[in-house]
Amino acid sequence: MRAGLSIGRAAREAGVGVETIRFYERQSLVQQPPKPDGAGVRRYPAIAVERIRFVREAQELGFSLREIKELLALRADPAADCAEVREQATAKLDEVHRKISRLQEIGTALERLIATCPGRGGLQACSIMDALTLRSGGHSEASKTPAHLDSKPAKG
Amino acid sequence: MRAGLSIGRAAREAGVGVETIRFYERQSLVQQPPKPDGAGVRRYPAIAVERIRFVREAQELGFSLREIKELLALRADPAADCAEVREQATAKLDEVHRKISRLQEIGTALERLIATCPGRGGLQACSIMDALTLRSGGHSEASKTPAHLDSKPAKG
DNA sequence: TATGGGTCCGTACTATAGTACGGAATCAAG
DNA sequence: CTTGATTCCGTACTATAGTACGGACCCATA
Repeated sequence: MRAGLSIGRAAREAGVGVETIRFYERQSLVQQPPKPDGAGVRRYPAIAVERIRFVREAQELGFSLREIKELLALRADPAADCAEVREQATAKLDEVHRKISRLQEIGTALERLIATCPGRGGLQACSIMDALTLRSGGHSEASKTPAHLDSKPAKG
Repeated sequence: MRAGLSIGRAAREAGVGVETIRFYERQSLVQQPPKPDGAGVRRYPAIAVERIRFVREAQELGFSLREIKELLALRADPAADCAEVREQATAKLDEVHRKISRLQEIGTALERLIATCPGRGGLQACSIMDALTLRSGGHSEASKTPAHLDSKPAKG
């Protein structure tokens, strides 16, 4: 066995599918290793597997592939400063906090709906359907031509 | 002005773009109204705007368009029971809770990383990069051919 | 009636993150 | 050397939720 792993082996080591590695290569997230010395198939060095793991770990932390590419570029830059990475991580943390808040709002709204829903009988009594249909009120009023929106469509 | 709104007007009333309405129509989320009596353009009745709002409200609550289609089908079914809707909402609430948990894990991990990162200097000292590169350890050990994985790839 | 905006409709494209396919070449084992 | 599994490579397709485009047509207004 020559140095390095087959793509299938590398995939198993990194915990991804073969097609995923190829996809990452197409996206320039990981480098495609050469076929050593006239061989027909490529050999993946340990560092390639490491890199794929880096991508996965970063994904676990909520980074998109685009962001991961930036992190990798940073990592390859000898002049890169830790502050830049920290900034990225902090921005991502903010994003995570925002998402949590939004989901908590959604959860609260759903809870309220579920609590008032009778849970049986026709939909005419279903508070959930009501809420979806009637919220942010004024749909029938709105159809009564609010006048300030009527005369001219303003912007194209 | 004939009964109903132009698509542009309907879009504004519903708070979406014209193309979004067309998209919803293609997806059978909302019905395409007829062109009244030989007219060249369609007229959107208030109920169509209501339906688009329904879609938007449900999206706000985290339902996908596919799920919203199911809710709409339910709504159109005279035999539909409130329990079905409640079940959908409850399942969605569970999903929301799971997402929040996951995001909280991610947030905690990011916080730990940020806390230990020096915040300046080269990346060799950056704990964030370290964590991404080295977590779920054993990548170098794994490349040492664990033997139980080596002989036969098991399944095709 | 001319003009400019709105609408119609099909098709194609965006972004995200892969997954699947098919045929040829290659590799490892018997 | 044959067989069966992998690999290679390009292309196409999945799902999600739209957005954009181009030419033709329609409609209201000056």
